[in-house]
Amino acid sequence: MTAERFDPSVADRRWQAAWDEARCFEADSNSAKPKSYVLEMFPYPSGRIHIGHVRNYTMGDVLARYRRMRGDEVLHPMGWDAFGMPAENAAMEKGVHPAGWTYDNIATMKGQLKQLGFALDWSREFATCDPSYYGHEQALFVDLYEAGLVYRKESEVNWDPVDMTVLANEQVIDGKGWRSGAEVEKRKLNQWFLKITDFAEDLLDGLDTLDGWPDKVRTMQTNWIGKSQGLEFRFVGTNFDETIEVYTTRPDTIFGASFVAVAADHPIARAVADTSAEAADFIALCKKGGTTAAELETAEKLGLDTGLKVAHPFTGAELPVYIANFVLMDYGTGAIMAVPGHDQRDFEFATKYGLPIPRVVAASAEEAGKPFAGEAESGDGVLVNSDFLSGMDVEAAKTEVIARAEAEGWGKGTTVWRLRDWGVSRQRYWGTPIPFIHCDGCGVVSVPKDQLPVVLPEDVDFSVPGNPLLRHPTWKNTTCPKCGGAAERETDTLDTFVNSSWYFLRFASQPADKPFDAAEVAQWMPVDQYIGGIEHAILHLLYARFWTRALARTGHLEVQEPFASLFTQGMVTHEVYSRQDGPRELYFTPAEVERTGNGASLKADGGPVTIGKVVKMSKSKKNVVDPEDIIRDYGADAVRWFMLSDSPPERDLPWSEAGIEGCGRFVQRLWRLFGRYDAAATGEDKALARKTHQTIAAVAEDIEALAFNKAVARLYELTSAAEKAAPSASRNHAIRSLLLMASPMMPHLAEEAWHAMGESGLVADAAWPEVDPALLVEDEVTIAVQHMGKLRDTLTAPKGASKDDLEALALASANVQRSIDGKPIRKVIVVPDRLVNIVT
RNA sequence: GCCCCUGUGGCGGAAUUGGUAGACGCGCUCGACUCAAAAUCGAGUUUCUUACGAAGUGCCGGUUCGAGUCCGGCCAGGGGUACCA
Repeated sequence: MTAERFDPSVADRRWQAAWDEARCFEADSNSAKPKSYVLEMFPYPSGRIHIGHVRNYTMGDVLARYRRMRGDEVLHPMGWDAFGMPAENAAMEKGVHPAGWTYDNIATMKGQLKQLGFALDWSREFATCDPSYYGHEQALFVDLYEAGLVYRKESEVNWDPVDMTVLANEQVIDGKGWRSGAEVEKRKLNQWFLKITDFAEDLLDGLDTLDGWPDKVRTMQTNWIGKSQGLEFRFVGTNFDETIEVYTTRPDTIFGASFVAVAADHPIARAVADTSAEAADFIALCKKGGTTAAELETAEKLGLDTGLKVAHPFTGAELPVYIANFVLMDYGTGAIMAVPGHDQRDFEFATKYGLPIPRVVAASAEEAGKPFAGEAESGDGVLVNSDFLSGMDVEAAKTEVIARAEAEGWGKGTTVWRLRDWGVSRQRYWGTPIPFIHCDGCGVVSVPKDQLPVVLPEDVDFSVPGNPLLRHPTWKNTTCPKCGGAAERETDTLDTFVNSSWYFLRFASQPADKPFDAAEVAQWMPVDQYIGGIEHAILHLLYARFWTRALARTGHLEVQEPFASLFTQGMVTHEVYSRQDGPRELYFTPAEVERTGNGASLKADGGPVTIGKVVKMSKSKKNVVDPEDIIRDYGADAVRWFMLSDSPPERDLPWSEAGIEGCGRFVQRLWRLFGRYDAAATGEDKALARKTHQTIAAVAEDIEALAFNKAVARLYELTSAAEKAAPSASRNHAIRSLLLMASPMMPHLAEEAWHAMGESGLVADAAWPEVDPALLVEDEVTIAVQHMGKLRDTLTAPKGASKDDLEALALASANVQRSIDGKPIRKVIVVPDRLVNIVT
C-alpha cells in the first residue's frame, strides 16, 4: 500500500541522503563507459540562489541524469565564481570582510542547491577565491607571461575625482560616480593585458567548427572579433611638416572624403595642444565622461578645427584636420578620412560643422546628383563623382583604390580587427593578486613558482574608497626575486573573467601541486554540453576560448575549443522596484514590496516605490525571487517541474507565482497514478502501448535537444492516457515508463514511487526505457482538404494512400463540392499523408 | 549609436521546418461529488456572427496552389557593448 499523498518534506531529504550515501554522482575518471561532461555556468555567490540559477541547474541536471540512464559516465560538477565587486560593496556597506561574506554566502547557497536534489559531484567543489585555486591561476599567468602573451600598457579607466578611485562601468550612472555623484573622467593607468589579438584569426576560424553552438552566438562573436579588410594610407600635410596615417574600411569612397579627424589623444592632437590653449581645452573636454562604447557612440559629436590641412592623395585638394571625440585611438590608427555622405557619424559631424557632404555612391549612375535624405547612405551601389572609379561597383572600387595606393606607394591594403587585447588589471582587493614584483633595478619580475600563491592579506580596511592593497601598510613590501633588494608587489588583481576561463579544467582534474593533470583533463574535455545565460554570449565565452588556446600554446592542453555544445538559456526576468535617494537609486526586492493594482509600495514604510521595466534578474537591481519559500511549500520536484514546463528554455521567462501550484498538483496526480501500478494485471492495450513507445522516443529526442517544455507536454499526454486506461500489462508498462521518464525531472517522487512499487536499487541508477520501433508508426492519418488554400474538410485515410485515391476521396466530400460550386478544376495538389488542395 | 535576439488566445506556449494555427499547461466558466468547503472528476474556453460563414500569428508590402514559417521595409521589447557577473 502507498500513502495517499506524496510528502516532499520527508521524501526530498530521504532520497538526497540516499544519493549522497551511494555516492551516485561522483564521476570516475577511470571509467570504461563513454564520458559525458555536463556543465552549467557556475554561480557568483551573491547571497542566495535565485530563480535563474534554479532554471539553469535544473536543465543541466535533467540532461546529466538522462545521460546516466543512457549509460554514460557523467561529470556534473559545481563550484563558485567567488571573486568580484559585490563582496567589496558589502564590506563597505556592512563592515563585513569580503572573505567571510563570500564563504557565508557559499554555505547558504550550497544548502539551497542541495535542497533541489541536483545530481552534482560535490567532491570536486571549489571556490575561485580559495588560494588553492587562484595560486594555480597565478602560475598559469606567469606561464603566459613567459610565452609573450602578457604585457603592460597605458589604458583608460573611469576615474572618480572625488572618491579618488577607479569605477566599473556599472558604477558610472549618466556620466557620474554612483557614490560621490561627481562627474567621471577618463584617466590613463599602466595596466596588464593579455594578447587575445594574437589568436584573432584562430578564434574566428574556430567558430566554423562549433556546430553545437547556436548560430546567433557565433554571429555575435564573429562581429565582435570584427575582421575587416581596408586601406591604411598617409595624408601629407600641406601647411605642416608631417603625415597622418589613417585607416578606412571604405577606400572606394575616397573621393567623398571632406575632412580628416584624429582622436583626442592622437600625437597630432597633443602636438597642437602644446601651442593652442583652445585645443588643450577641447582635449580636456573630451576626457569627460566614461569609457564605454555606448557612451562614446551616443555622445554628441564634437570637434575642433586644428587649422592643419592635408592633401587628398588623388585630387590634391586641401582637407581640414579636426580633433573629434568619436574617433577612437584604440581602433585602426586613431585617425580617419571622413566621408559624410556614406558614414552616419561623419554625416552628423559634417552637418554640425558645415562641412561638404559629397555623394560618391548612388543606386544608379543617373542618381549621381540625388540629395541625401537627412542621413548617410552606407549601402551598396555604383560609384559616382569619383574620377576613374565612376561606374564601378563598391567591391571593384575598393580593389582598384588599394591597388593604386600600393602602386603609388602611399598606402597598403591591411586587415584590421575590432577585437582589442584583454585588459585584466583591476584596482581592487577581492581578486587574484597579479603575481609580479616591481624592482627599481630589475624592473617587472614574476614571482617564482615556489613562492606561489601570492595570498591576499586579511587585515584590510574598507572605510575609505580605493584599493586596500595599495594602502595596506606592509603587504606590498617584499624583496626582488632577482637581486634580493627591496621591491614592491603589484597591487592590481586579475579580472574575474580570468577565474571563469579555466574552472572547467580544474573540475576535470585537481591535483594539489599543479593546476590540472593533462591526461585526466584529456579524459573529460571538451565539455559536451555547456549551459548558461545568453548574456555571456561574447565576453566569458570568448575569453574561455582564448585562455584554452593560450594553454594549448604553452603546452598545458591538447584541446583547442573548451565547449563542444553550448546552450544559451533565456533569462528569468522581473520588474524592478526603486526609489530615488539623492543622487542614488535605491532598489528593493519583490519580497519587500507590496503590489497594489497598478502601483506598488514598500512594506517597511508604506511609501510608494517606482515600478521599472521587466529586465533580467540581477543582484544590483534586486529584482530577484527566493526559491527557498517555494521549495518549502511545494517540494523540490514541483519547483523543478515548473522550471521545465511551458517556456522554451532558450526564451526569457517572466517570473510569476501562478503555475507553481498546478505543478504541485501534477506531482500528486502522478503519485496517484504510480499507486495504481498492479503487478498482477495482464492483457494488452494496443493504443496505450503505441502511445507509450511514441512518448519514450519523443521525450528522449526532446531532452537531447534540451526542449524540456515539449518533453513535459508529452508526459502530460501519456499521464492522461494512462489514467483513462483499464488495468493491463500495457498500462503497467506505461506507468513504469512514465516513472523512468519523469525521474530526471522529478527524481524524489520517482525514487519514492519506485521503492513503493517494490523495485530494488535507485532510479538514479536505472536505465532509460527501451523503444519498440514497430509501435511508433500509425496506420491511419488525417488528411486536410482545401479549396484555394482554405480548409473545407478533413478525412481519414490509410497511411501511404496513393495520390489518386486521396484526390478521389477529397472530391467526394460534400463540403468541398459546395465550395467548388461547379467551377472548373485547374489543378489538384496532393501532399501524401497530409493534404489535398483543389485549385479552380 | 552599433551587433544579436524576440513578438502567436486572458497568460506560458505548440505547430513534423512552406501544408488542418492555437497541442500541452495555467487561469477562468459551467457541471458532478459534498451538509459545506478543499481535493478530485467531467465539459467548455481566439474573435466576430442567430446561423451559413468570415477574420486572425506586432505593422505594411511581396513570393506561392498554400506563409506563424521565406523575402523587403517598419514598430515594440530584451541581451551585449570590452571594469556587473
